[in-house]
Amino acid sequence: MLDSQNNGLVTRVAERFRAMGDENRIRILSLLTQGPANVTALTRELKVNQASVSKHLGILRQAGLVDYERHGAQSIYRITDSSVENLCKLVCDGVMTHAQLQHDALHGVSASGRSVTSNP
Amino acid sequence: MLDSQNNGLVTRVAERFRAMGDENRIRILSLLTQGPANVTALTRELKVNQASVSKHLGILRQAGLVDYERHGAQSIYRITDSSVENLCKLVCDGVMTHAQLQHDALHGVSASGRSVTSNP
DNA sequence: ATAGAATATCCTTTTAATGGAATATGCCTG
DNA sequence: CAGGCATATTCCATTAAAAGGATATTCTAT
Repeated sequence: MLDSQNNGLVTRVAERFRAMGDENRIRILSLLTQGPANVTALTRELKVNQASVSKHLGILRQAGLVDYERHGAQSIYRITDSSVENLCKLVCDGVMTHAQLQHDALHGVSASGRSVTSNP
Repeated sequence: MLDSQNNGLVTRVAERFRAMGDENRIRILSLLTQGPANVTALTRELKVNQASVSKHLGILRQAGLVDYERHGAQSIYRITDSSVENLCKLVCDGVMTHAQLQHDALHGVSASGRSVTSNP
């Protein structure tokens, strides 16, 4: 899929993942799944100031994850397309099953064929 | 989905995305989609040394993206589950359509209802 | 027991990301 | 046009991440 040729694509993919690899940006994306919002509204929900939110939005925008539209003095941001939401969902699911597996492992639930993962 | 309560989950999700937000790790995951491999085999394919590969594998492992199994002196790594591959695919698709949209925008293809994205 | 291969870890340097404060820009209203 | 609000940008300090080299550890084979 990502052969050694394909360098630009790898860069873009990594950039996109990196953009989603920050708690505040995950929260922003999560808020935007409920509908478009402007910067002050987003700032109100997060524990960082307006400048940070604006910067995070810039990163998300450059990664192609969000879009914005100017309405007078405001910038209304929204998620670009539904694949981003799928992405969030997929990772959430993965994280939860991973957490479940770790929990099981710690409490000795028989792992039926799973291999060693840690604590050697 | 990710309400303000849900703090641990946000952390884990961000960690997982961050783990995928590095070119070398994307390449490692891509190689592993072709089947399990040991550290030296992976090192041979990448442009970084063995220590780095080992460290990257550690990060992927901690994020629950890969698994390993000891075979004598070797560690055979593999992708934990198929959702990770889906994730890769989803992002690749997203990146490509994003690239296509940018290309279209630059060349004036009518965007039929799309809003402003950059170059204000 | 020794030599050598495979892997993980420690240490150091360099580079990138983050957050806050202050500042600039653009837009609306009076 | 002046004042005020919403947003973006710059600067700075702090912190986190990455890479390479050297070294330790674990296994295999002689």
